[in-house]
Amino acid sequence: MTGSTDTTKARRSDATRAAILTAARERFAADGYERATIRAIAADAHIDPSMVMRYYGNKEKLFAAAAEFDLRLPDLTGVPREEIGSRLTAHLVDRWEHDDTLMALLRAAVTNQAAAERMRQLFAAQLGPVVAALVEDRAEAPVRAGLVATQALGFALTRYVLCLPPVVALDRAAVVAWLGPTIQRYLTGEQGE
Amino acid sequence: MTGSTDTTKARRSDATRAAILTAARERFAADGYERATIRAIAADAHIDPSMVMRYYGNKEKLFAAAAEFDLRLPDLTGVPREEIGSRLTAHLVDRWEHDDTLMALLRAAVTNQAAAERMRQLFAAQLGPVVAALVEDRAEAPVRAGLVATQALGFALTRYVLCLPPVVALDRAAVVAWLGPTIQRYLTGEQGE
DNA sequence: TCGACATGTCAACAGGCGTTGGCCTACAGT
DNA sequence: ACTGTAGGCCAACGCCTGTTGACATGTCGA
Repeated sequence: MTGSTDTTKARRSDATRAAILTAARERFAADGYERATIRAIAADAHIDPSMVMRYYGNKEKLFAAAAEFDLRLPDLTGVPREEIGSRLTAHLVDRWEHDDTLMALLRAAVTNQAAAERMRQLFAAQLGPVVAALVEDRAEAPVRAGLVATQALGFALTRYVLCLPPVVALDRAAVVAWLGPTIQRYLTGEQGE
Repeated sequence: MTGSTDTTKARRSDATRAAILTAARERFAADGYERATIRAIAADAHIDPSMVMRYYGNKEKLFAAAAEFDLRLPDLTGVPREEIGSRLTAHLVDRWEHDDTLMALLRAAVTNQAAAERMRQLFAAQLGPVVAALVEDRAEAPVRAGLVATQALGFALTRYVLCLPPVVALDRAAVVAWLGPTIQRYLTGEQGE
C-alpha cells in the first residue's frame, strides 16, 4: 500500500482492474465459466493474461469478483397488493436486460459449483427478504421465493440463453402481462389456483 | 458393412456402443458439454478413448447421439380441459426425473450452440404440436408453447441444476399443485390473468 | 486352415489452458 | 537527480484436451 490509511486514492491501475472486470463479465456471460478463458478476457481488456492473475489471483476469484451482483429489488410493501406481480416482473426483466452480470452468473452456474452456490446465496439474501416482507405466513416465504425464481430464471434461460424464438419475440408489455400474474400467484396466491 | 441389406443383425460391438452412449449421457448430464471429457466417458464405459472416436466420429457427433430424446408427450385432447395443466406438469416432472438425457441437453445447451439448437428443435417439434392441438387460435400456439417451456425449464433449472433448497424440497404433489395452474393458464388462459 | 475384417489397446501428436517468474519501463517521493 | 516500486510484457512450465495412426487380438466366412 502507498499511504497508511488512505484507501480512497485512485491508483493508476484502477482503470485496468475495471477493464478486466468488464471484459470478464462479458466473456463469462457469453461463454460460460470454462469457455471464457483468461487469455480471451485479457485480450478484450488489452492487457497481458498475467495481469489478470496479479490483480485477481486466479480464475475462480476473478469470477467471484465479476459475479458480484445486486438485484436492486424495490420495496414492494407499499405497492397495491394486486400490482406486485407485474411490478416485480418488470423490474426483473429490466435488470436482466441492462446488466451482463446476471447472465454471467446464470451461464456459469450451470456447470460451476461455486457459481451455483453464488446464485443460491443471491436469491436467499436478496429475493428471500423481499418475499418474506410480502407474505402473511413467514414459513411459506422460502417456497414462494423459490417458485418466483423458477419462473424468473426459466424466462431468462429460454429468452437469453436458449433463444426460443417465440419467447425472444415477446415485447416487454407481453412479458409482464403473461408472467406478472404467475409471479403474483406465487407471491400471494394459493396452491391449485 | 457386413451384410447387404441386413441392418437388424446384432453386432458384437453394439454393447460397447450402448455403454458409451449411457456413459456419455451421464457425463454430459453431470458436467455439461465441455467438462465432460471423452476420456472420462471412455473410462466409465471401460474402454479406450479411441473407441469413442471410431464409433461416433468426434465429440460433437457423440453428443448429438446421446442427446436424442423423446418427450413422449401424451395426447391431451381427450383430457378434461381444466386438467391438462396438471397432467402436462406431472408428465414433464416424471420425464425429467427418470431420464438423464434432458439434463444432459439442458446443461450442454447453456454453453453449446449445437445443443441449444437441439433444444429449440425439441420444443418446436414435440411440445409445439401438442400445444397447437389444444389451443383455439393456432397463431397463439408458438407463444403459449414458449411460455410453457419457460416455466418447465425454469423449474428443472432451479431444482436439478442450481438446487435451490426450497425448490428441491417440494414433493411431486406440491410441484403439480403450484406449477399446474401456471401451465394451464399458459395453455388456455389469457394475458393479464 | 487361412485370411479378412471387426474389435480393442497403446502411445503420441498438436494445441489450448491456468499459472508462474523474470525482465523492462515509467512514474512518485525524497 | 536518484531510486524504489507499481504497472506491464514476454516466455515458459506442466497439464489436460480431442484426435490420430500403428499395432495386437479375436472371430467368422470361404
